[in-house]
Amino acid sequence: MTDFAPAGGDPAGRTLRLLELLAARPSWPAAELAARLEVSTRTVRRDVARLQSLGYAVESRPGPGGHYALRPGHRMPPLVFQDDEVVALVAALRMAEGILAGDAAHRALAKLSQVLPRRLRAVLDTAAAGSENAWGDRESVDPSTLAVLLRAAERDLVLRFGYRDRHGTFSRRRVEAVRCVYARGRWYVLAHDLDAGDWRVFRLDRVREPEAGEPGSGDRGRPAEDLAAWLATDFGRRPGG
Amino acid sequence: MTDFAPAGGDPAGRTLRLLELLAARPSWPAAELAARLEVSTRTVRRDVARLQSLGYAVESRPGPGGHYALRPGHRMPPLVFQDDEVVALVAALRMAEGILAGDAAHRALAKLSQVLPRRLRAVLDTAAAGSENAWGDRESVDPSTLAVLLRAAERDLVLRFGYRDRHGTFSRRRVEAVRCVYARGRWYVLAHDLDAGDWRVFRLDRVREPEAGEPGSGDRGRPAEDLAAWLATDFGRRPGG
DNA sequence: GCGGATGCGGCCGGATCCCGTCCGCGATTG
DNA sequence: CAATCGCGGACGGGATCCGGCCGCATCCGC
Repeated sequence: MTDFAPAGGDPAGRTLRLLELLAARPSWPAAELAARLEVSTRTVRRDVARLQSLGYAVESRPGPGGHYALRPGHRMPPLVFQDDEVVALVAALRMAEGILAGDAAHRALAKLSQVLPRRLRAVLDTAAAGSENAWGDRESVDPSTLAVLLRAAERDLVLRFGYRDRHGTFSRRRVEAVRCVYARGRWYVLAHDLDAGDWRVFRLDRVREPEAGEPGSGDRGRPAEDLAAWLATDFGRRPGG
Repeated sequence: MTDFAPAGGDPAGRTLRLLELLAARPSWPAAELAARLEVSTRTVRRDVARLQSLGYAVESRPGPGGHYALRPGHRMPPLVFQDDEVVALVAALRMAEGILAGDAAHRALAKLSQVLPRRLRAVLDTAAAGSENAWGDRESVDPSTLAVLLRAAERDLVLRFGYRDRHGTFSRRRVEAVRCVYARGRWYVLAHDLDAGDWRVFRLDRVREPEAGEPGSGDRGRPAEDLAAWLATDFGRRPGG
């Protein structure tokens, strides 16, 4: 006996089937979905809510002719990349995988390949199979950490985190982030240390549990007039205050 | 907005994530899947059975080295990007842009951003706006060069190219490419030099006008038994013959 | 060929949740 | 304005889920 009813009364399987249905047709009235899935419309509503909470953009329209539909962005049209764009993406992934913790980049590329036309998918697979990262023993950065810092940098948010400096000393920091910078094979965050009252550069692989807070003053100038030039030349001279 | 682990304890979401994991990597041992999904291996088995009963070709192998694998070529439900995946893509691009010539990676990301749902596009744009590459003065590699070498490496093709070694001497090479490797912030190609009759490592930024030709003998062994370990330790000791 | 690693699936029990029903609300259409 | 359709709260009985445990099958290395 197959432990699981033929996907009939099983919420997980049914939700997956609902997703497939939504992807297969532009729109569905609730009653029809309910009939297909052999549940009540109330349950369809619940399943739709579940999909939405998982990140799927399921839209609905009330009134006569009402329906559910998967927003077009999710039935991704086949992405027409140029060959060099695909190769660049694979190369970028390979360069990143020594530093980014976890396999988020891999998963992203796998999903991307799902929506590529066959020829481009072949290009992607070939490129991935012919390459390797041999720089993998570096301190790695968690993408979710990176996400918090990138967001804080873009919005000039006040940021709190724990930091272990090059001597192994642990401290808690309050800073206003300005920019996340990749340089010399590492990620750094350039920030104004609110406690030290001065500019600091922190290595991202030493940042622990960052939390973005309220917007900072934002208007405290920059460590140099020409930020780009400063980054290219002086960057990293004072790693981690 | 730290929506990284979508609905952890929910069977429907978990099954979907399982499908994504299976699609993202050739194979997984059950224990690893269980750890990722934060459930017991028993539950992983149940979820796999569910996917199979829904028609997804999940294969398994018992015994040492056992694993689960998704047979390719199967239609997949639309997969939605997670925040950390989008961030990883942006980060990878930033890391790559100091080395990849041209703007292929940027164009790819721009195209991608156009088909992303609004929220994810915001994540992508924020991440892109908050980051920078300050390692841009490196010798760069043309993605189309990379494409040729990656293809040659994957298929064991004979490769011809011009090469300018570290002394500035220019020569023409005939090699059988084995692997393109990113290490220490640079791209290299590991190859068997047909003229020198020995293994060589070439820096990709010194390769000019590569041309892939007929398949090579393919069967000439490897520079070391354990290629991965060799790459991680000895790699690059003989840069560019 | 033997032992260990790994996957398979049955079984159980308790905690969880799921689902159908009922209902009033809001949005849209004509 | 009235009908249609989606929305979501409340509720209670019952199905499901999950972890743990078992013995079994399969595959690999020794």
